[in-house]
Amino acid sequence: MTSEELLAFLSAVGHTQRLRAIAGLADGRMYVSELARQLGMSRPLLYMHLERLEKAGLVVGHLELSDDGKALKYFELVPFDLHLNVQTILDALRADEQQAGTADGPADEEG
Amino acid sequence: MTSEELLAFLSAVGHTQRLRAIAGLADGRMYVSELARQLGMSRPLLYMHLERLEKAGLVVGHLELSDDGKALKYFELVPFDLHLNVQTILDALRADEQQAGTADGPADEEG
DNA sequence: TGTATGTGTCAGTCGAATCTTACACGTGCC
DNA sequence: GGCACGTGTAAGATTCGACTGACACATACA
Repeated sequence: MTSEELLAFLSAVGHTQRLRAIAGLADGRMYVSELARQLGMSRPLLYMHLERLEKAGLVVGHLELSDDGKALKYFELVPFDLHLNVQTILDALRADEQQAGTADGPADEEG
Repeated sequence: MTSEELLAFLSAVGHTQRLRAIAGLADGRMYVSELARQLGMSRPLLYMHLERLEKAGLVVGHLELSDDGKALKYFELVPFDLHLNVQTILDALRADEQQAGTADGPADEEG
């Protein structure tokens, strides 16, 4: 895990609304408008947060057609368990140097 | 751990400069100007980042007098190991409700 | 007295992230 | 057609964080 990936992850989780969005999806998948109502925030705002969470790999979303023909964008949690300590940070920074050295190399990293 | 504490922790770690500051302190304690030179950033900037890390409980700093009489602000890492998963987030949000209910209650929380 | 080292703090700039509001477009139903 | 419900997106205001540069103050030393 590079520091870039680590930072994406941390800054994705490190926000009140996104914390609540994750909690809202803990019970199971939900579509955007539904979740927006439950959390009491505007749909475009939640949309933005969910996009950010998806980029960081915390959730996945996919379009789905309901029985009555509506397009629903369902999001669900991706299981994650990051152990955040000094070693994790040192490893991430070390991974950056590795990547800088093997810019064309294949993807073969532990984790 | 309340969500406020969790967010303080995550947003503290979730920044490039602070990641580097933590890594810089991994070898041992260091005073601000010294670390600023090593990281190649301005002292007021590093100062700000260290204050933020201290507020989140990741580092501690204390003033110390060197042999030649200078006041040096030494910072050192506080060991930490946060397991970041969905349950951690749910627990934090649940802790908020607990706190809201017992605003005058004593401090007695697991963790 | 002047220089070099440190701390602590503040005003102000700047850019990114957040958030609101509004729009276009699609379906099913009365 | 008009209404209710969804998605996707974009313009604009605003808030927030990061960062620079400068200041006051202390010590030691030549």
